[in-house]
Amino acid sequence: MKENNNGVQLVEDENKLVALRREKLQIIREKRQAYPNTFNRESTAQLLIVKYSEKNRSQLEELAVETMIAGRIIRMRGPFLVITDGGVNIQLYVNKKELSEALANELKLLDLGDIVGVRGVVFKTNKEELTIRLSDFQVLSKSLHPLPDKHKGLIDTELRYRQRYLDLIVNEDSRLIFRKRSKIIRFIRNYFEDLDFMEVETPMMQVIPGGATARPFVTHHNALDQDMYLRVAPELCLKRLVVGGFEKVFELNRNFRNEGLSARHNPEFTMLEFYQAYANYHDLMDLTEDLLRKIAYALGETTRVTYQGSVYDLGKPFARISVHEAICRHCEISEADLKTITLVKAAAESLGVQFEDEWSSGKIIMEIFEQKVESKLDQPTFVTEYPIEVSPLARRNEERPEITDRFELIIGGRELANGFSELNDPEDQAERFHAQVAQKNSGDQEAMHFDADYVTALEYGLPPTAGEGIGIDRLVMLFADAPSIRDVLLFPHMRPLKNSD
RNA sequence: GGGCCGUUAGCUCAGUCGGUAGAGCAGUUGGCUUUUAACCAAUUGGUCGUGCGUUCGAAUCGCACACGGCCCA
Repeated sequence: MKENNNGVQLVEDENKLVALRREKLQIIREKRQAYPNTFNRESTAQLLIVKYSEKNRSQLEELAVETMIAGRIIRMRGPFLVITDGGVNIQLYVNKKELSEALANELKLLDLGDIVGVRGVVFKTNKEELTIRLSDFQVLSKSLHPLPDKHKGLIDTELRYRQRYLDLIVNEDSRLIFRKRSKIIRFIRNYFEDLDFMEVETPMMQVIPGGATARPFVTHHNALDQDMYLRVAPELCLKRLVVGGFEKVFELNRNFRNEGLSARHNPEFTMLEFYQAYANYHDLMDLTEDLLRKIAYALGETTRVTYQGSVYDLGKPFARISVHEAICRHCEISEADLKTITLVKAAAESLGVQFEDEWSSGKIIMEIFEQKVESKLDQPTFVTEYPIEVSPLARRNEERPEITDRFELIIGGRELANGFSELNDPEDQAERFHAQVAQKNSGDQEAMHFDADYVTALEYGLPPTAGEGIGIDRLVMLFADAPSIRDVLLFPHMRPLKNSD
C-alpha cells in the first residue's frame, strides 16, 4: 500500500506497466494540477488537414502558422508522435534540443494513450506529411493503462463489448459502425418528418404490457405497490394516439423482452414503430421499400448492399409472397396439404417440425415457416397472409377470415420488419384478446394480456390504419455488414464477471 | 436448455509425444532526430480462466465450474 496526496490508501498495482504510469502521474501531480480543466484549443486535426494539406512545404514555411491542438497519443515513432483527435490523426515532430530542459524532461512522462495539449508550427516533412513542430505541450489526462496492440487493435470480442471505450479508441471499424448507426437513425427521423409523421414518446413502463407476443421484464412501483412491466412494444399506445386524431405518428426507441441472448437478440433493442391512418399494409410495403432504398443510397450512393458475402440490390422491387406460397416453394408441400388441420399436422410431421397437439393450424403453419423456410428467404421478400391465430392485433382479411392483412420483411433469412393493416373492430379485438388470455392461462408466457382500455379506445373509433415495426439493430447490422447484434450495440448486455472477493 | 470450439505476458498469438513457458508489439535503459507497422543494441514482464483428479512430473490428459464464440432448440 502507498498513499496518494489526498492521504487515500491506494492498492499497489499488481501490474508493473500500470504502476510505472502511476509513478509518472505522481510526478505530474507534484508539479501542478494533473487533470487540468482548461486547454484552449485553437484548432483540431480535422481543421488543420482541411486548411493546410493542399499547401506545399515552402508555402507552409512562409505562413508559419502556430496552433494549439489536443488529442490522444496513439503512436510513437522516433522523433514523431501521432495524436488522434476526434478520430482524425495528425503527426507531431519532437526535437528535444528545441525545447527547454524542463519540457525535455517532461517528455519522459509521456506514454501511448495519454491525452495531451500541444503548441507548435504547422509544416510538412520530407515525406510531405502535414506535421506540427512541437514547441510546448502539457499532459491533459494521463492514461494509466497500456493500449492494445498497435497493429491488430483489440480483437478479443469479450473485451471489445465489455470495454467498448477501448474498442472505440483503437478499432476504426468499430467507430465507423456506430457513426453509421447514428446516420441511419437520423435519416429515418428526417424521412418520417418529411412525410408529416409526428415523433412521439409513449411509456416504457406499463401496467399492462402489450403490442407483441413476448415475455416482459417485471418491476415494482413502491409508492403504488404495483407491479409494472417494461414495454415489449409501444403499439397499443401509438394506436390510441391515432384514435385521438394524431393520424401519422412514429416512435423510435427501446423495447425490452425477457428472452435469451444471441447474435440476433439483446434484452433491450431499438424499434421503429409507425402508424398511418387511411393507409393499408400494401402502402406500408411500398413505403418500406422506398425507405430501405433511400437509406442504402444515403450511406453508399448505391442501392446495392453486401451482407456477409451476399449482395442485395435494394433498388429492385422486393418479392411479395404469401406464407403458404413460401412454404410450398421451399418444402415438398403443396397448397392442398395446408387445407385442414389434419393435413397440416401430417405435413409438419413429414417435415420433422415439432408441435403440440392442441396447437391451431395457423400456429403449426408458422412453426413450419420459421423452422424450414425463413432462413432460406435470402433476397428481400415481403411474406404476407399470416394466420389469424398468430396475429392478434392485425386486421382480418375481408375475403378469407382465417388470415390477416399482414406482412413481414425478410432479408438474408432474418426478419427485419413486421406490419399490418390494423384491427379496428373492437368486438373482434376483444375476442382476440380473450383467445390470448386463454393461451396465457394454459401456460404460454408470451401470450398477451386483455387490455380493456385499448378495446374501449377502439370502441371510440380507430380510423382504417396501417402500422409497422422495423428492428433498427438488425437494420444497422445489414447496412454495417455486422454478423452480431452486439457489434451494433454500444453496450450489449453481458453476463457479469464473477468477482473473487 | 443441448452440441462443438476457445480462454497462455498489458495486446496479438505460438507452445510438437506429458518433462522447468516462447515470439511480435507495448514497457524499461541507451543510441539515433524529417520517420511512416521508423530503426539499432540491451532488457523486464506469467495465478497458462478457476477448482479437483490422474501421474514421479500437467499449459498439455480427465472431470466439474466460470466467461466468451459458433451452431441447434
